[in-house]
Amino acid sequence: MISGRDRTALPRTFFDRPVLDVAPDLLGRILVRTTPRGRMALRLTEVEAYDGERDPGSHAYRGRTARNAAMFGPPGHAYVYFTYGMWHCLNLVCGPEGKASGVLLRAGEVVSGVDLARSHRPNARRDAELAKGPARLATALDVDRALNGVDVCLVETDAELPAAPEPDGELGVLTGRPPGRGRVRSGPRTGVGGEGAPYPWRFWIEDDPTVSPYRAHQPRSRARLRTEAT
DNA sequence: CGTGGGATTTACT
DNA sequence: GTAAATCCCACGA
Repeated sequence: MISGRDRTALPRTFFDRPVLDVAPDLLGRILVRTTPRGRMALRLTEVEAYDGERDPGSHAYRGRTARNAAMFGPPGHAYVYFTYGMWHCLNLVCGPEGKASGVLLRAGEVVSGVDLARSHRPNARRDAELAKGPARLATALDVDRALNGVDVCLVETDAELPAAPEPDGELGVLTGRPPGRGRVRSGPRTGVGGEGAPYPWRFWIEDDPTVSPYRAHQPRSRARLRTEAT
């Protein structure tokens, strides 16, 4: 459940920092998704940092395109991309405008609106699987490209209020309760190969049941399969 | 429990 | 043409 002290909205300055600072700092914080059918809240448990045009694993590595334009925009906005022909993934844009860095939201615990999230993910066996993986997370929260570029910082911080209002927009991020440093782990990013593979820019909360299983990059072309068979 | 293949569009070579 | 920041189901142990 979300208590009053979790509800202060994060200020835009939270995202206007290097992505490698923001990414682990997002763990334990609350993503709020509001749709015409209701509101859901997700405690973030796993994220990955993508560091702009210097990061070979980043969509921005080869410069600006129609798809990645939101990454080049101001921090505190969403970047939603479509992949594998059927899935959406949600990122939060970080750093100074133009640096094109972002945090992929990979997993979380649905702490409010479980029934609504389940209606988007009817095949999920357990609640812990509702948002266990980036495409599952987006599906559970009914996120698609309609949210690409939307502001996630629509509510001003007011530390005097014990329970600040939840975000007015379709997406928002609240303070939540970040885990202690000892509970945060890092390692290589899931499914990222090539030059971007070595960077340990995946961050997760240790022992949390909603964290997705790590999978190394797996080439799947027939040419590569033949190569590996010989 | 683990492994393997199919789905299905977009971006880029 | 082919790989992609993925998921799901079938099948075997």
